[in-house]
Parts: sequence; C-alpha cells; structure tokens
Amino acid sequence: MALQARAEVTRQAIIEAAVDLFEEVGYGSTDLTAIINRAGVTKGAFYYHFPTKQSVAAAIIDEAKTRIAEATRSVMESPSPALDNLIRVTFVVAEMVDRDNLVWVGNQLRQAMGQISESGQKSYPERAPVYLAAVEKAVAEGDVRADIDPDEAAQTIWASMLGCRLLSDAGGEDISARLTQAWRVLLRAIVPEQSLPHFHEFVTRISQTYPQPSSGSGTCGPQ
Amino acid sequence: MALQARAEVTRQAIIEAAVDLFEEVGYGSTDLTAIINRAGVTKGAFYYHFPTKQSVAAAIIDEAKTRIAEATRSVMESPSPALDNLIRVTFVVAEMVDRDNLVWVGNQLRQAMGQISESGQKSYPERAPVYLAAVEKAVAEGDVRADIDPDEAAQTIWASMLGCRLLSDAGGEDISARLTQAWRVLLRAIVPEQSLPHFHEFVTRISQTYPQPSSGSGTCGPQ
Amino acid sequence: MALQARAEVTRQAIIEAAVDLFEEVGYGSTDLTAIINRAGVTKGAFYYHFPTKQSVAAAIIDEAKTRIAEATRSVMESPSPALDNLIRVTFVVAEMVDRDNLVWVGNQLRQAMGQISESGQKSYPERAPVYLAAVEKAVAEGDVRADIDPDEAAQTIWASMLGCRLLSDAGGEDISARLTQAWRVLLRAIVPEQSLPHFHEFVTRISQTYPQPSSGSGTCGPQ
Amino acid sequence: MALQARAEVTRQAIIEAAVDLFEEVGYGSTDLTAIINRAGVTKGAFYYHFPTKQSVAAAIIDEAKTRIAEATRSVMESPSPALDNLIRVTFVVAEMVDRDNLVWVGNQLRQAMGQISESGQKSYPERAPVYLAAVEKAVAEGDVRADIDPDEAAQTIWASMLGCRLLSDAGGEDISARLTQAWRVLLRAIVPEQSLPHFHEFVTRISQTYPQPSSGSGTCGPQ
DNA sequence: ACCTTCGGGACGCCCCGTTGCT
DNA sequence: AGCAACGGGGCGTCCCGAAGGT
Repeated sequence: MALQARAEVTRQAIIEAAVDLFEEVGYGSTDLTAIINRAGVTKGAFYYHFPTKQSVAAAIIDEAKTRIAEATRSVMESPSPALDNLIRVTFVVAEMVDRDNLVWVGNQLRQAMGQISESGQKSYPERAPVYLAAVEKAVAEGDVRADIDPDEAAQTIWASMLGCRLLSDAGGEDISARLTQAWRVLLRAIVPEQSLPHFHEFVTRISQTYPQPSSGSGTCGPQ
Repeated sequence: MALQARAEVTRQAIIEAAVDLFEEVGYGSTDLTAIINRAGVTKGAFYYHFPTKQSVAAAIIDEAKTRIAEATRSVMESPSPALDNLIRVTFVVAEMVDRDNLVWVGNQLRQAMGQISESGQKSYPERAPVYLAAVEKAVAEGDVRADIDPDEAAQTIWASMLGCRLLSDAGGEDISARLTQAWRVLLRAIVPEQSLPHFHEFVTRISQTYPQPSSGSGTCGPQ
Repeated sequence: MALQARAEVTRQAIIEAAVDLFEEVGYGSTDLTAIINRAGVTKGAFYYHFPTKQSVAAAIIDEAKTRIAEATRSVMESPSPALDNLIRVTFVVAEMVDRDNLVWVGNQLRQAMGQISESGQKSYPERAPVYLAAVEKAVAEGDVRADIDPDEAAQTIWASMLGCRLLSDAGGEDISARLTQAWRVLLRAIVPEQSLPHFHEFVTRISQTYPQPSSGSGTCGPQ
Repeated sequence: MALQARAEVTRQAIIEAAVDLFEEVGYGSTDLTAIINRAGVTKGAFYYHFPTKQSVAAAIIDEAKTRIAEATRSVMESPSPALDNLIRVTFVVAEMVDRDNLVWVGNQLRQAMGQISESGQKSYPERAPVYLAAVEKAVAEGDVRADIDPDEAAQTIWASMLGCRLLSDAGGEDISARLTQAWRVLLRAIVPEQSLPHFHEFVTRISQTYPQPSSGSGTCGPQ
C-alpha cells in the first residue's frame, strides 16, 4: 500500500511534468529527458509507469476526459431546468479547459494525436448523448420549442461550442465572450420567443460568473 | 527561368509527397527519408527548398489557406444574394477540405502545430471579415433579420461550421449532413420567419449538390 | 559501488578517446562516432555520461586543470630549496603537458571553448602565483639574486618553458635539450654568479631524470 | 582586367569572412554557408575561387606567413645594431599578430592544419636562422657577450617570445608587457653587464611604442 | 572568365525506447 | 524502481558538384 502510494506519486509527478512541457513547447518538442528531469524521477522509474512517451499523452487525454465528464455530469445532475444546466455546462467546461492545464493539454493532444503519431483516436462523440438528453428534457420542460429536432439542436449546440473553443484558442479572443455570442444566436433558434429575454439575461449572468483571465497567461498555443 | 521551373517541380513533388504521408501516418510519424523517397528527390534537394521538416508543414498550411481563401472569394463574388453565397461557401469549403488532400492536411496541421513544434501560429481569424461582410450584406438584402448583431451572427456561424468539421473528422459522420443540421438551426435564428422554408429548402438542395463520398476513401482518420 | 566503478571506466574511456581525437583533428572536426569507436563504447553509453559533445570538452578542461594543479603542488611541497623545486616543476609540468595528452588538449579546449560556447573561462593564471611564490622564496634563500623583480622572473621562466615545448613539438628537437638550453640562459640572469655552475649541473641532472620520449607521439601543435 | 579586379574583390571578401569566422568559432566549426553569407557571395562564387574549404585556410596561412616574413625582413634590414633589431622585431611581430586578424588566424590555422589534414607543415623553424644570425651579428658587434652559445641564446629568446604569446593569448595579459618582462630577464643573461641599463631602457621605449589595445579583443578562436 | 541556381549524398549530433543488473 | 548501457535511426546540414547564364 505504502509502495503503491509512492508509485502513484511518481506517476503523478511524471504526468504533471509532461503536462507542463507539452503546454510550453508541445508534445513533439518535448523529450523524455526533459520530462524525467522536471519530474525528478529516473528513466527507469518513468519506464516502469509508462511504456512510451505517447502513453503519457494518452494518460493525459484520459484524465482530461474524465475530469470534463465529471464536471459535466455534476452540472447536469443539478435539479435546475435542463436548458439552464446545458448552458451552464458549456461555460463550466470552457473554464476548466482554461484553468486546468491538464485538461487544456489533454484537449490539444487529442486534437493533435492524428498528426503526432499514427494512431489517433476520435473520442469526441461520447458527450453527444448528454447534450441530446438535456435538449430533450428541455423540450419537455417547455424551454426548447417543440417544433425543433432535438438531435439537430444538440449537435449544433455542441458544434458551436467546439468552434468557439477553437477560435478562442487560435484568435486569442475570450472564450466566454464567444460562448455568450453563440448562445445569444442559438437561443433565438431554440427557445420560445417570449423566454428569449430571460435566457439572454441568464447567459449574460453566467458569463460574468466566469470572468476570463484578462490576458493570455495561460499561453496555450493555438490549435 | 527554365531552371526555376525545374525547381518548382521539385518543390511541388516534395509538398505532394509530404501531404500524402502526413495524411497517411501523421506529421510526427513521417520521417524526412520517407518524404524524399516518395518525392523522388535527394536530401540535398529537400534542404534547398525547405530548411526543415516543419517548414514543409508550414508551406502546406499556407497553400491550404490560399486555396480556401480563393474558393471562398470566388463564391462570395457571385452576384447571388449574400446569404445564399454564405451558405454555399460553407459547403464549398467543406467539400474542398474533403476532396483536396492538401487542404485537409493543411487543416490538420494547423490545428496540431502547437503540439508538433514549439511555434504554433494562429491564423484562423482571417476569414472572419468575409463572413461578417456577407452577413451585413444579407441584412441589407433583407435575408437576415435586422434585429440581430451581424458580428454575433457571423462568429456563431463560423464557429458552428468549424465545429461541424471537427465532429465530422472525429466522428465519421458526413460533414454535409452536419452542415445541413447546423444551418437548419442557425437559419431559424437569423432569417425572417417567412423565408425559413425557402432557406431550409435551399440548404437541402445545396447539400445534395455536394454528395459526400459514400464512405471512407477520404476518411482521413483521426482528429 | 561496483557498478559505479564500471561507469567510471566507461567515462574515462570516452574522455581518453576524445582527448586523442581533439588533439589529432581538433574539436570541431571530431565527430562523435569517432569518439565512441575509439572508446569502444556505444552511442547510448556516451549519451548516458555526457549530454553533448561539448560537455566532454568541459570535462577534459576540468580534469586538465586538476592534474596540473596537483602535480605542481606536489612538487612545490617538497622541502628542497625553492629554486630547485621551481626548476623541477618546470620539467615536471612540461613533461606532463607533453606526456599527458589530456592536459594539453584541455588547455587548447579552454582557449577554444570561450568562442565555441558561452562557458569559456580562462584560469591559466592559477599557476602564476605558485611560480611567483617559488621565486620569492628562492630570493629569500639566496638562490635568486635580490636585484631582480620576482614577478618578472617567474613570468619569463614560465613563458620560456612553454615556448620550449612549442618549438620542440613543432621542430622535432628534443624537449629536454631545449629546456636545458633555456635554463642555462635564464640561470645566468637570475642566480648569483658563483652558484651558476652548481645550477647548471643541477639542470643537467634533472633533465636526465626526465628523458623525453624519443619521438613525437603527440605532435600536437599548440595554438 | 576589370573582370579580374572584380574577381579579386570577391576573393578578398571570402578570405576576410573566413578569417572572422575562423577566429570566432574555429575552423572545424565554421561552415561554408556561414562564410559565403558573411562574404555576401554565392556558393558558386566561392567554389570558383577555392576548390575547398581547406584551401581557404591554406590561403590565409600563406598570406599570414608572407606578412610576418615581410615585417621581419623589413625590421632586420635596418642598419641598426642587430640586437636592437632583434628586440624590435619581437615587438613588431607580436603587434602584427594582435592587430591583424588575418595573421593571428593564420597562425592558429598553421598550428592546427597539420592535424586537420595531411598537408600541414609546421613551418615554425623557418624563422630560426634569422634569429640566430641576428644573435651572431650582435656578438660580433659586442652587444651580446661572447661567452654565450649563440644558438642557445637564439633558441631561448625565440622560445620565450613564443611562450609569451601563448600566455598572453590564454591569460589575457598584455603581450607587450610580457615581452618586456621576458627581455628584461634575458638581457641580464646575454648582454655585458655595463650595457644592461641601456638595453633595459631600450626595451621599455620599444614597448611603449606598441601600446597594446586595452582589452582582449583577440581572445583567440579555437581549433 | 566569372557567377548563379539547383541539387547530391554522406554523416554528425542527438535522442529515444529498451534491456540487464542490482 | 534506480543505475548503467544500448544501438537504431531522425533531422539537420555540410561540403561539394553540375549545368547553365552573362
């Protein structure tokens, strides 16, 4: 047990070091030596935990997915109206990606995997059902118009959010501002006309709850 | 001059070989030797044209950007209504990315650059003004409701389209189907109610004009 | 322990091989492959001990400094008269530099390193005080005339000895003959007239104690 | 003719660039590209003038030898007493080596060349007879004591001067100060006692004629 | 004669994913 | 799980030619 605890510490040290370096110079430019140096472990220790550099990336991606999934679930489980939750979850996830280096790097890596090494997995889709369920619940709750195809709506919302992140990473503009913009447009399409002001205000309030760091501390290369 | 023609041939051979290989196995797993072998040139020739492997990627990205920009401009210059053009351009570009390996690879590379090597550029933003101009023109033409912020709309449209591509690349579902879905939702938000049927039909027609390759020839794995 | 001993052997083998090659063809023209071949180690072993080619040079420089300092100190600590020691140390050091390739190459590298990379220190000067102290002590002991500037004498002695080696290496003439010649002249300048015969004889005896290697293994042009 | 003048300009540009670079980073670490870039010529132009990188070094060595020989001869031909000339020539040459990069680099290269490739001669010896002749003439003129072996004296003088340069290059102390020191000692050994003050003063005067550049521009390239 | 563009290969350095021994 | 060593390439790049212009 004690040993296993120590092993876990080592493993985490490696992952953290890798996250930092991947963020700073990118996966391709990070060499194993740098990782083990920063982690303060030996090559042997590294090799004990990970068969290869790529597997560290995989572990990071997994961890990032787990964290995001958990955050998503936790928001979605709240008893609030489904659309409220759906909106909030997009901001929460966006903030996570910005604040949690591991998540950010995991995201980058997932997107880059195909170019990094001949075995890229997809893996995006798994959040789709969550979005769809929320939209369907929102329809039932009367917050989303019944004359809209829930799947269509869910997919579009999701696509828009992904696009916002892409643009934000690349262009430097604030992600939460982009999310707000996108929601303001999308809400027109999916909520009954009379609730539009309410949701616009809701979005505005949410976006102020997650004030993005003024500038680009987070560095975060583009993608 | 004649000499320079020869050089251009060599350069193109290198780029084409690189595109093929980057598509097949990814940038990270493509080694220079493979590129020069497939291009049928020597390392010396390669080095004359490109100082580094990365610079080939950069050249591909540039070329991809140029091609997309040109296609975009060519569609936008058509005398049709701006919203028609805007819709069409999203399909045209989507199709280019699917059909033109170079463009597809360029896209992938641009997204992955940050992880590939310590100097990722952004570069997405360039197309933003084009979209914005189209939306504004569409407002003037009465195809887009006046009570919407054109910038908001343009950004959201763009984000959605990018997201569609991301999901399509990752999930394997047909890009043109995704685009259609997205447009069906977005149009609800931006066009006057009475023109919605017309534009829904327009989107449907357009999407059929670009029938996606049945299955995965193009596929292009990951990302 | 046993393992570390083995590692040290490897390390030394690398250093020795590097010394030989740097001496023969110069640092810039020596390739790693040559070093590892001559050392009889693998590239991996090399890389384990030294992160880079340059670091081998650094190690050589350090070792050279250590060896000379130690040899000098050991001779100077003998209870004999200071001038005796001084004479002897010139032969000892000359012999070291001549016999011990590492020392010679280390000297060369130190001078070169400053340009090759940022870490160039001088540090020749370290030995100057030792020579000076000996001359001063010899003055006190009456072996060196009081009317001479000790610093002047020390510097000139040192310069002459180095020059002798230079000429010997280049011209092929025996170093011990040259040293003797030089001392015969220098002694005229610094010792009281009546002790000249004694010291002439002393030099002769010393020179026979260090019979120079018949021919020029090391060649080594100096700088 | 005009054409040949242009060619000569190119040739000189190449040599000057090479001298600078050899001084800065050493022969082995200087690549052709750097030379042609700094010279502002193309590879083809370089290749027209020099068959190989080494031949540039050879040209530099030759030019350096020529310049030194000329300076030496010019001083030695003066009708002054031989010892005066001998002293002066050591300062003149020392100054040349310090002031004229080409000469300095040529010196370095000559010493390194023998190892770098088979065509390297030492060539130190060629100045020996000049020194010996001067000493013999000085003996005849009564400036050097008759009870000294002229060869011994010449060799020692020469060795001292070379050693001074070595120490000066390495240690950073002023070469002309070192030469002065050395001469002050050596003169004690070789001139009649009554002329010692005169020659000491002579050396002092000469050394003031060649005030060394305050700091160590020269430092010396590596191998 | 003098110079340029374009290209040819051979390595040089570094690094990386592994293996034995302890 | 640390310490020492292993080789196989990867990328970069270097020194040099060939072929053509002026």
